Amino acid sequence: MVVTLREVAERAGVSRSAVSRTFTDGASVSPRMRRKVEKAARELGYSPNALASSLTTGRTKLIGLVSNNFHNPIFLEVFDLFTRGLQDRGLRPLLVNLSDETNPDASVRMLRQYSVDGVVVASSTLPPGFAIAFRDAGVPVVNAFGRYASEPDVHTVGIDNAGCGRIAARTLIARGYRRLAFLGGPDSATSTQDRHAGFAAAIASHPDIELSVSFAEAYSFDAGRREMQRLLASPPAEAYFCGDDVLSIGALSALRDHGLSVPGDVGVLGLNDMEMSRWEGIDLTTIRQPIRQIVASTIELMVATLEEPDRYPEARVFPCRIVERRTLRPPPR
Amino acid sequence: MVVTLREVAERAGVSRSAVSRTFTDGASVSPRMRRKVEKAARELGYSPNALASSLTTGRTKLIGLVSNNFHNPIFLEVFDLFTRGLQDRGLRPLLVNLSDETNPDASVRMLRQYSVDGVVVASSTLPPGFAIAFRDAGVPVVNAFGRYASEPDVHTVGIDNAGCGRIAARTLIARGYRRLAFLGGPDSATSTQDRHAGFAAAIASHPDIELSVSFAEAYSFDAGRREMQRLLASPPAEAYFCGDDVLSIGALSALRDHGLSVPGDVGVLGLNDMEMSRWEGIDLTTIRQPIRQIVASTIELMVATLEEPDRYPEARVFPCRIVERRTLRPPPR
DNA sequence: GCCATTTTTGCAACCGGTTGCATAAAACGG
DNA sequence: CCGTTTTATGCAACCGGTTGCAAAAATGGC
Repeated sequence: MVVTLREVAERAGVSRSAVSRTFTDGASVSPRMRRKVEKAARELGYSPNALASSLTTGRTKLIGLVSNNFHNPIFLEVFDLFTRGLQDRGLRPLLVNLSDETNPDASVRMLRQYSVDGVVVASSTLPPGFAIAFRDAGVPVVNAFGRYASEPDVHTVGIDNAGCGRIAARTLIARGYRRLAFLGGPDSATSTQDRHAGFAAAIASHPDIELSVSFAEAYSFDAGRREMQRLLASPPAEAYFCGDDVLSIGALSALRDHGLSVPGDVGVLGLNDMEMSRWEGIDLTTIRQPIRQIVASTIELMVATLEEPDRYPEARVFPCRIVERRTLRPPPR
Repeated sequence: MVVTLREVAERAGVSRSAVSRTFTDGASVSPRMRRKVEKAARELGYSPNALASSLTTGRTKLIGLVSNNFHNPIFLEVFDLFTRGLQDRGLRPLLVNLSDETNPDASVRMLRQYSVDGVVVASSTLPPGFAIAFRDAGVPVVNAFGRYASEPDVHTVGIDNAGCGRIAARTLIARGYRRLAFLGGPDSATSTQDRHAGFAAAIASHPDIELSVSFAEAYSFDAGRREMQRLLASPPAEAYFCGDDVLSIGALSALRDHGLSVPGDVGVLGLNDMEMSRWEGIDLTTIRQPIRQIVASTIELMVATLEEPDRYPEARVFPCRIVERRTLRPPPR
């Protein structure tokens, strides 16, 4: 069925090594030999078996792309960017859905069975134990959308979540809001923790500002909506900083159902700037996370790490900025 | 670095075959031997190399998951369902993004290099040539969200697109709309063609109903919005059947920007029922595509085809139904 | 045209497993 | 307890490639 190197060698009347060499670049092959082999290969429709060659070379060009974030629309864009970026470099993403996985060992074992060259952890909600487990297993790892640290355990690319929290606080305060609230994602997610910490810290220096805090169960529309519904049993805050756009949109839905107008009665500020946030009827004011750059940088760091596995873990941070739409009132003049 | 079968064999003091056998089920191993080997394996942290074994067994348990649909949010759910479903059966999805690929041969070659056991084509917009090219290369293929045919070229799982078109036409007519429009996705997509054909056919029997037709460049918000903006240079139709939800939402955005109220001035009917369609502020009336069942059935068919590659190509069709929300006026009583 | 150097080629071993076959060990029957 | 049947194990070849090494061929210098 499938044509192998040996058959090409026979048809071309050369050794198997010669065939192998014409298909590995950098190997020493004369032009005449190359022509002969390529002709035979073309006639037989041969293409080398990447997995077989990985046995000797030790590289599969397979990259585990692991995530647990399959309900946040921003991740569709993330997957798009990752798959294209990896493909462009001849790498192949093996997609791993860890949505209901709690045991890092099982995942490590699985990815090792497939001899992935490296692992990209694309999630801010996966416990850090996963990335560390991959590292400990000797697999190059880059954590995209992970927690910033000056001395990270593994390579990390993302935003300064605490910084975003501070930006959010400053923005809301500048708009004249006084009773603020943080509506985070799952409080186990490092991104939530840091956004909260930054937000709270910036508020702490303003004694006149009130802060209330709550957490949704997930970064999802339903979780945001449910949590806001719960909060609306008591009088709402003046403005909410939500840990994520999709959460914000869920919260907006609950607010409006409750007869509150946005931004008239309540302000909402999101984080991410996913595609839907600019949809008419949503128009969410949000903090933009530069995912294109984050993904590009993650891939670049992955490639560098494949070449130099013992590279010292590095954290790359990208700046975020406010995207003004229609869920916060304008600054008073 | 990585521990191999040979080292386990040495430590357990047995042959390599013995170790191999304890890890392949169905092989003949005595309980005593099994204990010895498992102990050694545990101590060394051994786990078998799936790729190496694929060389002799001929199965990699790798499934190519190919799509070009990374801007339609419904596909995030599709990927979630596929990855989980495949993982549950011990299969691994190799994600392939064919967004800007036009040459099936290149894709076939790539997937053959990785010796995937099968390919799931998850797209209604990928030219049929891709699925056929995989089949011709001897790779089991199932096309999810593909075109229904009584004698399909490859296994196909999806909905009856023409039937959906008819449902749409009947619904709009029953609501008293007279000047109807079809706003499809790319007219090269079979799904668009069939939805259009069904819609047009059902209208043909009503001489009093007008139909106008146009196509967006992609199944995306921007494409839908742009196309509707273009259409609004002339007076709009009374109701639009859009080939997809995300397209509908783009169209809604343009309609509202243009000062038209929905469903007061214009009705809009979508197709898919993606998560955002029920978001407050959108509330799209749409035809629900049962993607959960489609994905489950696709995986089941894939597994069956792996076992019996020469199985006669089969088409599975799932019924769709209207989900009533707020973008069509109610039926007159 | 001859010798030294460089480039090209083939041989054979190897990567990490699996498996058919032959033999050794265990189980069974009487 | 021995002969027969069944089960367990090891040997060696193989899956589809790669690569170090040595021999062969080509190139260059004089």
